[in-house]
Amino acid sequence: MSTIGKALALLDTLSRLDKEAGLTDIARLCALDKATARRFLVELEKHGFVEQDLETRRYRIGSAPVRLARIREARFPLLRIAIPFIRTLAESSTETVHLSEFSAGRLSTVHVEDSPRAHRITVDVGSFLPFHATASGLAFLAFCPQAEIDEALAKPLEKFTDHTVVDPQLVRVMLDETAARGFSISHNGLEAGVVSTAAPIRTPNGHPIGCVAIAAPFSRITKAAIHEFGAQAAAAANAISEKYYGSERPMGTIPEIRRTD
Amino acid sequence: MSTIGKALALLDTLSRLDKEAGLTDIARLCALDKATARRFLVELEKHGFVEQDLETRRYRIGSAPVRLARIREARFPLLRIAIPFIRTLAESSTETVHLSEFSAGRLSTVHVEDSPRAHRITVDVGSFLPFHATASGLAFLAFCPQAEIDEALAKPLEKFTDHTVVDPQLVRVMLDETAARGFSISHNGLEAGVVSTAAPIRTPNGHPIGCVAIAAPFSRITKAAIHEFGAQAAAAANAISEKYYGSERPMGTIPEIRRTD
DNA sequence: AGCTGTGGTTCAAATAATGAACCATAAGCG
DNA sequence: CGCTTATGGTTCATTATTTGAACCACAGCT
Repeated sequence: MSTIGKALALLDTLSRLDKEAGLTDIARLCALDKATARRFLVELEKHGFVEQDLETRRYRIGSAPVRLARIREARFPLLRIAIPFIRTLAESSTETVHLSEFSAGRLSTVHVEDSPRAHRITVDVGSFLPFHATASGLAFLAFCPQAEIDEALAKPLEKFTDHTVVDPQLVRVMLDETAARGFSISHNGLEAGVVSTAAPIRTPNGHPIGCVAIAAPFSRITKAAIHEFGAQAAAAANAISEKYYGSERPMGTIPEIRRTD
Repeated sequence: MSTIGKALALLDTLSRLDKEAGLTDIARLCALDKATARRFLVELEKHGFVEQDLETRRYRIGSAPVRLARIREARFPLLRIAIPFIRTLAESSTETVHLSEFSAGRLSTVHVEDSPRAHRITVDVGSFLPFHATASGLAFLAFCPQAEIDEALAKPLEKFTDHTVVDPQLVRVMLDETAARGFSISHNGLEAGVVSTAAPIRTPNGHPIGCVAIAAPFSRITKAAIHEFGAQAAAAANAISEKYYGSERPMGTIPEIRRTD
């Protein structure tokens, strides 16, 4: 693997830790030599991607990504556009609504509007959403070209709960249903007791870039309500797609796109 | 230079471009071979730090920094803490107030609250603030250890306007004044017709991490008003420092700190 | 004292980065 | 139409960088 790749993987590892980490831990987690890890950290620090607490000598994510993120957002303001829709959806559904974005081969949570109810689902910003085990993942994949679906399902699928579907063939059935409906539904895929529905935000040529999802406790949700939420998520996702990419060809087609209707 | 450093420098260059850039331009701007630039871009793209527009083949900042920035902010929420203060200051002063953060050896703008007035100063988020030519830069440097001041003033100082002070000795005088007052004042340092005042946000041991600055058109500002704004900026910066780092030792001292009184 | 854990450094050996020359394609033009 | 000049992208022998076992220095503990 390239040096750059390893350094960025270190950054990724560091970002997924709950707390600041010491040199030895970082080296071990990244399967790097201590000397190598240190050189990477020093180099990343020079550019502001990590910073070292001078007292504890531990490392954390620096402020350079903040600057880059701001520039990215200024030029490509998905969040600014999406948040009002997410918020509206959270208010009307009174359930937790979250927005995810595809990045570096994975779907990660970029914004969450919590349900106002005491009994609610919580989703962490920054958390990853496995393709086969979350409504967001299914919604994303269902609208991807076949090649990407094959690639995602070629790897072994992790079983997060008793109900996680790990058979690629069954996942494909769910993808077909999702493509047909326009939104996905996931029962207890990642965590027990949670039901979610999601719909993809897509480029003008139909390729997904992220998802809008609604998550609710299984105990209080009827089948009809799930479908209603799904339809609302799809409407919001489409509205975001349209606003994000301008009004040029709201929804085009790419050859491989999956459609049933 | 290390490969990682070169790749991150490429990312930095890309971030400072106004628009998306092609391979040849990027290679030229970074003084890299086309093949090398391409390998870097591919590697950065794998990790989501850049993305390529599939139609124009041009590259832009990707969404990975957005994820990292969110995590950084979640754990280290300077902005969340600072924004209310900045906003209050913008309202009370009716001038443009901005917040900068030190990162990768430079001071960059991370938040701006615009003046409600029609005639106002505009500051771009993401823009860099030279140490010798802006109120923020002076305020930051004035509270740095002597070694860092020497380092910053060792390089040639760029002349942005007719009034930019580029003589290191004169800059040192301004730093002494700033340290004595607790806030800096800059007249026409970066742009003509602008007067700014700034104060540093500091760690508990006194080291600056960023600045709060107020910028106003020279034409409508009296000397008394500038000093009043400066005092307000200093109060806001101290309040942010205190809230950001908890209430432990609101303002300590480091041996090398500059004091005139 | 000695032990064990940190963070951090060194330098010969191993490996990955480099870039001149290359291809393919597209646009501009006499 | 063919020629020129751009572009993005690729190859592979040469070269420079990365690598990691062994090494300090220090701190806390028994």
